[in-house]
Order: sequence, then structure tokens, then C-alpha cells
Amino acid sequence: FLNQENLFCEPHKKVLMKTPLKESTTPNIVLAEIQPDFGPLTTPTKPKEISQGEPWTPTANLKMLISAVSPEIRNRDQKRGLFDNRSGLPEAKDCLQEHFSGDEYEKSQPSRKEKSLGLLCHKFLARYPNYPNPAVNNDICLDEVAEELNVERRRIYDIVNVLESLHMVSRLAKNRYTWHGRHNLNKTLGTLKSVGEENKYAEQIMMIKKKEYEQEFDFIKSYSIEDHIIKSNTGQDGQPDVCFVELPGVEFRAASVNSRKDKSLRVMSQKFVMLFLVSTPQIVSLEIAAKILIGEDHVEDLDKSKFKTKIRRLYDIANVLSSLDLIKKVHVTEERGRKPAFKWTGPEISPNHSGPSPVIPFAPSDLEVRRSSKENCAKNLFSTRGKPNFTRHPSLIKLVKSIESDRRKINSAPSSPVKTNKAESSQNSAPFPSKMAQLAAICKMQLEEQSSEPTKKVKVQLARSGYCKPVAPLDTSANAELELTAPSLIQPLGVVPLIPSPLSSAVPVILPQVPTGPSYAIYLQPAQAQTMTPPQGLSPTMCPTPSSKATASKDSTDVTTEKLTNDAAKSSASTKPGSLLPAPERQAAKNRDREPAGERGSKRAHTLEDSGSKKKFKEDVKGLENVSTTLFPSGYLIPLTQCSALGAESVLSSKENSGTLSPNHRIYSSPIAGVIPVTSSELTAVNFPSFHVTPLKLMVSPTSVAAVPVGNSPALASSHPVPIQNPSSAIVNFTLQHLGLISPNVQVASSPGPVTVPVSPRIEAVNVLPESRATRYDSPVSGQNQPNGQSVAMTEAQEPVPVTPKGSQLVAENFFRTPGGPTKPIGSSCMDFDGANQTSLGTPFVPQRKLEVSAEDVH
DNA sequence: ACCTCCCGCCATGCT
DNA sequence: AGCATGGCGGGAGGT
Repeated sequence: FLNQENLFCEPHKKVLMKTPLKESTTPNIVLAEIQPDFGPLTTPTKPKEISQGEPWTPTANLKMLISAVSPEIRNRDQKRGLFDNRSGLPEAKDCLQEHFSGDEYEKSQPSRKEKSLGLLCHKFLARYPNYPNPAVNNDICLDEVAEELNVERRRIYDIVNVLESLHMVSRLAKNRYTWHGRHNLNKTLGTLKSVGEENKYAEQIMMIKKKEYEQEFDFIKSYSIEDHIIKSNTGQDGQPDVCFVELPGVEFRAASVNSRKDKSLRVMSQKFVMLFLVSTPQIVSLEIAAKILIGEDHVEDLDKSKFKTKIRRLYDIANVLSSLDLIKKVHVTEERGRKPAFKWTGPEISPNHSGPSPVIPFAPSDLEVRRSSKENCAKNLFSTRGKPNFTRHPSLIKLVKSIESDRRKINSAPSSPVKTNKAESSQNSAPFPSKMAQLAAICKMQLEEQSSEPTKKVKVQLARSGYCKPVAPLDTSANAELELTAPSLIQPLGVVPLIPSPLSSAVPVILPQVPTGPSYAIYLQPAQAQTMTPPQGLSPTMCPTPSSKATASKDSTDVTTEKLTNDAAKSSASTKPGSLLPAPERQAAKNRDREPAGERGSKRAHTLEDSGSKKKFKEDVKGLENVSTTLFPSGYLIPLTQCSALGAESVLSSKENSGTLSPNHRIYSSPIAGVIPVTSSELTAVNFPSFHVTPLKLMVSPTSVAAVPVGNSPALASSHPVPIQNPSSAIVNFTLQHLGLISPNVQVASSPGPVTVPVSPRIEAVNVLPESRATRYDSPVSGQNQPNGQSVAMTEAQEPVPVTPKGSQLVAENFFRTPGGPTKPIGSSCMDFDGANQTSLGTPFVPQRKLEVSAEDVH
């Protein structure tokens, strides 16, 4: 252990590491001070970076930095760049300047650029390996970094906050963060994507674009629709938006923890990333991003100042993301003019649970993740609820204690982020772990079963999941739909159905297909894509837009401009997702809530509304809580799901470690057991902190959602004066339904063969490779596993746990279902508890489908 | 003149 | 009270 650290840390860290950046300047002082104090602990990693390969020398660093910098800057700076980079330290600069500057240039002084957050971030990133060896201590001392980089701490916060939003770092304690590098990145992005889908960001983007273009005329319609969507989003989705998305693996404090966190740069960063992941062109203009991010509350009347502030923040975030090579600056030329925008240059990711991302993380290493997951669960639970009133089984308690010990490391930090009661959390956490273990065990079993038949797995899983069942019953078309439905269910996004993503989420393979989907394919934006669903007439209309595709970047914009087609379709789509089902749902919810869970579910499906209302949600929650309490300590479904997810992950990871499962298997399996649950859990987690409501979303099946929105939309429309809606409302609803249905169908058609396997595996493969690289540096998987005593211990512990858990069985089942039901997980979990849900679900869906069909017919 | 966004005041929260 | 965080927006550098 120590040896490893030494290997990793010693060489570069103290000496080299610091040297590179600062050498020229004052570093000595810093080094001296820092090293002694933190020595091994703080400094941890850094030099390792793989990419560089070169030993750390100032020049090397400079080169890296320069290269890293955007081309433009690069070119310019390169000339002076050397100076600048070195200059990182003022003193050095001064010296240089004096020497050189005598002549002309004194630029060497830190120009603004030199102080840019992007450059700073590069420096920061240069200190740590992309794929750190978990075994080594990767602690980051903010003070130290600030000194070394010679910047105010405030700047470091900016960087760290963004990194944290990607789970590339996690906070250990007061001034300390742990560097995770990109191990979790894919997973995180997957989660963010799924959340983004949930939030209907794609739709929102489309709406905004539409507005812009349409404002001139149809805007009325669009507005009405948009408004609805937005509002809906705000209401329901807004919640999720507000929350910080916690990844299963990553530990962090819930957004709820800090009041600020809601607004936090972290959240903005996540949302911003979501926009990229969700939007088809993957190009997001700052304007749109700002509108959406702000807009959640009141899109339409944005304060100018607010808008400006948002833009400022987005620049900050964008700089960091650019440094991570996740995005690059571009300009989108639209009718109106040229807008600053950013293009996603990061990895393509399938929705969270879907294959690759999750898999990768697990495989490589993510001990921390596991830990964090546990912690997260605990945290979430606690955070959400003031206190855990869980009744715990002794066994659970034991588990908890063990876990706590593990956690301790993390939490040990004096001020662990989570402020809530650590003790409590830890205690609470205990149950989860056990649960998780159980879940994991279950998942494993499922996975194994499924693994045997990857392709079939999905279906099987679906079938297993209570939710799935419901789906199947729904229609004859069901088979195809099953897949569809499943995905929809899986993703809270369900709403999303409009977009392919949901499907993809359901089945990893699907996603890729969807996008590729012949019909829409092209550059259409999400909205268009959605419209696409109604391939028939619409697609042609859409086609024009595609023509725009000539310019890829423009496509998106152009597309938006065209909006043409299907306002209705779009609107429908938008409505679906966003739909939040406000009033109607609530009503329905009320009725339903009282009803038995099973009934509820059915009703929900029926009404579709269920998902929407917060009230319902709460009610449901209450009911669930009761149930849950009885079932197991943790009251909330969400946590459980998370746990389940975690468990699944852990399982997966373990498998990976063992090598029993092939990547493919993992993928598939993950979707079934782990994946779905995970995503759901993640989603839930996100939503959870801020609002109970979120769960509602989960609860609702996508189809149901779609249906609901429709209903809602009219209502909403009524509230708003929306002329269009009157005529269109029905249509819209139908269209929406269609969208949801269609998309699935489409996918189905295309997917049938390919659906399951092909794509996802590829992705995984891709992802895996990188990771493998990363690992190599640090010390690959084996190293990871071993290194962290903690993480390792955790895993091991977890595995055993499953067995031990006594009460676990019940829990397990619950969890199980969760995962399965899970597609949508969280809600599902709740539903599961209800028990009846499964059957109920089936019933509800049926009606929807019928509706959908009708809608289709209409088309 | 607009785009970027650095800088640091000061609120917020925890210790 | 003191310190760590980080929201926020003025206003300056860049183009």
C-alpha cells in the first residue's frame, strides 16, 4: 500500500509535481511548506498523467497547457506562451519580463488570458492523472493547490465545483477533495444524460429555439406549448433540476445540504452538461443554456441581469469543461446572428444505466464509487428526511458499523460536506449497505441469468420487473413495445420517449440506433427527432431542415428555425415530458393515493397523471414510507433504489473483477438488473434531495406520462390562453402519445435485431479501453481493487452482506423489483412496495396504449 | 461595442 | 468570531 503510494506519489508529487508548474518561480517556498505538512497525504498524485508521458518539466507542462488551450489561444500564446505558462508564478514572470521585457514585451505579465480559468484549470488538471490509482491517496488540498497554482482560492473553488459536478473529485473534508479523475466520468455523464432526458431538456431547447424563430408568428402556439412545458418542468422537473445530480458512485453532499448548493455552480454545470448530452447536435449556445438554466423558474421573463450573471457563470463552467476537453467553443450562426456556443467534444454516452458508462466505471475501479454510493444513499435518505427513523435489524447495524468505518475515511474529514449527522447517516447507511449487498446479490443472480442471453436479457428483465409485465399486457404490439415500454419505464424520462434516448436508456443498443434512426436521423434536433417519430408525413417536412444539415452546426439552429413541422408534435413532445401533470394529476393522485398501491398504479397508468402531482407524490411517499418502514429501515424508496443501484454496481464491479462477466454481459445485465435501477436511483437521488415530488416522476411510466401531459396540456392551455391548444390539444395529446409510442415503435422496427447487443457493446468497448489505459498508469484494475483497502473492503463486505442480510430478503425483493420495475426505478420502487403496482401498472398502461394507438391511427 | 470573464466583495454556513 | 464556501456582478481586457 505504502509502496504504491510512494511509487505514485513520491516521485512526482513532492518534487516533480510542484516543480513543473512553479519551478521557475517561488515554488520552493510553497513546496517546502506544503510538502512537509501534507507530504504524502495532500499532494497525492499528480504527475502521473498518462498523456504527458514526459517527465514533468516546466516546459512539458507548458506545452501541455498550451496544447490544451484552445487552438486560437494556443497559436497566439504559443509565441509568448512559454513565458506565460511559466509565469504561472508572478515572480517568475517578473523576472522573465525584466529580462526580456526590457525591450518591448512586458506582456509576460499575467495577462488576463494567463489568468484565465481555463488555463488555470489546465494547470490544475495537469497535476492529476486522468485515471488515478485508487490505491494511492489522491487527496487534494485546496489551499495547497491554490498556492501552487498561485491563485486565489476562490478560483480553485470554481474549478473544483465543476469537477465535482462531474464527480471527478469529491469532497473529503474541509479543504480537501479527493481526485477521482475520469474513472467515473462516463458513468456520470450517462447519469446526467438520463436526467437531462428526464428534464426534457431536449424539448426545452427545442422550445426555446422555436420561440426564437417562431416568435414572429406561430409563436402563440409555440409559446403556449412552451409555457406549458416550461411550467411543467418547473413544477415537477424543476425540482430535479434544482437538485444536484448525485451519481451512484460518487459521494457528495446532497444539494439540499447546503442551501446554496441548489444554485451552486455544480448544479449549473451538471445542467449545462445535460444540455449537451441531450441535444442532438450537441451544440449548445450560451444563450439557450442560460435561458434553460434560469428559465426553469420563469423562462419568459428573464431578468437581464440575471441572464448576464448566468452567462458569466456559464463561461466559467465552459472554461473548465473545455479544459477537460468535453466541449469546445464554437459559434452558431443563426438567422439572427452569431452566437457563442459550445460543442460537445466529450465521449458519446448512452443514457446512464445503459451500458457502457456504468460498466466502465465499475470495471476499472471505482471503489470509491461504491463507497460513495453507500454514503450517498445514506446521505440522500438522511438529507431528504431529517432523520432516519429507520428501524434497523441488528445485522444491518453491524453492517452499518463496518460501513461506517469505511466511510470514516471519507467523512473523517472534519467538515465533511454532508453535514447532516454523519453519525446518523452512517448508521442509516448501514442498513443500506446490507440492502445493497442484497440487491447486489440479487442483481448478480439476475445478471447471471440474463448474462446467459444478453439479447434476451433485456426483455427478460423487463418481464421480470413488475413494470415490464404491465407493459407487456398492454398491447399486442407489446412485444416491440415491451422494449419501448421498458425503457420508458426505466427512465423517469419516460417523458422523453419523444426522444430516442429513453429507449436507448432502456436498451443500450437502442439508443445508438435511435439517433441513427433512418427516418429522422439527420441533424434534426431532438424536437425534430421527436417529430420524426411520426415518420410518415413529418419526416418529409423535417427533411427540409436536414438540408440545413449542410452545416452541421447550423443544423441545429436551422432546424429550430424550421420548426416547421410539427409544432403540434413538438408541443406534444414537450408537453409530455414537461408535463407535469400538475393539476389534473394531483386530483387523480389524490384519489389514487388513497387507493391501494396496486390500484394506484393502475389508475395512474390510466390517468397517467399519477406521476405529476407533488401532492400525490407525498401521499404516495407517505404510504410508501409506511410500507418501507415495515419492510426495511430506510423509509424512502429513493435511497433504496440507490442502494439497489449501488448493489448492482457493486455486483457488476465484482463480476468484472472476477472477470466472470464479459463486458457485454455486464452491459446487458446492467440494463436489466443494475442498469435500470441505477439510473432510476440516480435520478431519484437527484430529485430526491430537493423534492419529494421527484419520486412521482419516477412513479409515472413514460407512457403514462405522455398520456398525462396531453391531458394536462389542455388543462394548462386552458389556464393559458392558448388558442391553438383548443384545436390541437387533442391532437397534441395524441401526438405526444404517438411520440412516446412511436419512438418506441420506430426503435422496435429498427431495433429488433440489433436492438440489444450491437451498439452497447461497442460503446462499452470504447469506454473500457480508455479506462484500461488509465488503469495502467496507476496500476490497473487489480491495483485499484487492491489498493484501496477501503474500497476493496467495501466490495467484499457488500458481497457477503447479501448473504447475511436477514431481513434482506424482503428488502431484496423490494430492491429487486425496484431495479426491475425500475426501469423507472425509484418510483417503481415505491410502487413495488405497494405490491399491487405491478398488476396495476399493467392495467393502466393498457388504456394508454390504446390511446396511443388511436393517436397513431390518427396520424 | 460586444464578448469574455477576472476579481474579489460579501453573504452563507459551519465550526 | 473565524473560517471555508461560493453567489454574484462590476468592470476591465480582448477582439
